[in-house]
Amino acid sequence: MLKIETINKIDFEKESQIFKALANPLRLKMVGLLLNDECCVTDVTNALEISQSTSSQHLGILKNLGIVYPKRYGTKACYIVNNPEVKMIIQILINKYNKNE
Amino acid sequence: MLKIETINKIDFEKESQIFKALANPLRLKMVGLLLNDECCVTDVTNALEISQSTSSQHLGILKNLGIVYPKRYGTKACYIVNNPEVKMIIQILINKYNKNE
DNA sequence: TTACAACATTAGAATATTCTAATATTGTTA
DNA sequence: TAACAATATTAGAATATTCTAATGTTGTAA
Repeated sequence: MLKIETINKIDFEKESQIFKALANPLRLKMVGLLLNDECCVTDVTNALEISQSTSSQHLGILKNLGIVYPKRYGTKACYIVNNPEVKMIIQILINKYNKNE
Repeated sequence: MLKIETINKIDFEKESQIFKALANPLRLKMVGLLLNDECCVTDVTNALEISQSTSSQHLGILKNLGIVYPKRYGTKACYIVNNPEVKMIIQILINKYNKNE
């Protein structure tokens, strides 16, 4: 049985923001794509078949919430997931869909 | 290194719905409250200090997504979390905020 | 320095979410 | 059955999200 203090330590306001970031199918795909491999905006744009602006805006949301961060190579911005909790959460999904392997 | 097929098995459209459910501070608190103990609508309403209608509507959203389910006792509806992935996700948050114990 | 490629930003229309207020439904008890 | 308690549902206003289209910024190479 969990103690109420254990639950109440959680900053629900802040954590719900993280879930809001994952609450969009495009952003969730991006997080899957960038989980272990960095990928530049153009490649994300092509992989998800969306516009450059949409891609950049969604990556910006993920960046501002500390879920991904960019490395710069000339004009390129290559993003990768750098949030341990989000990595664990995606791993839960991976396990859910890959049980029988 | 993850294989692309491993990631692509995930139903991002469906899973983003789960995150949308958790993307609201009130609903996230509800999930914390109902993680291991069932609790009726009135008690949720009082615990979160919100209106009965708001409480019922948010619980309805969590119910429709298969995150909580109600047991009926007379006129009472007592909800509890019954989604293993969501339980694991909340556990990640609990661990994050209770590292030094 | 000019031209281009890559990325970021902005404005705004379309859509979705979330609350309040009011009302409906259902089970229990007098 | 009538009254009540508990919960659910509805309508709609306020707010937030998400896309497109256009434009701005920055680094590189001719």
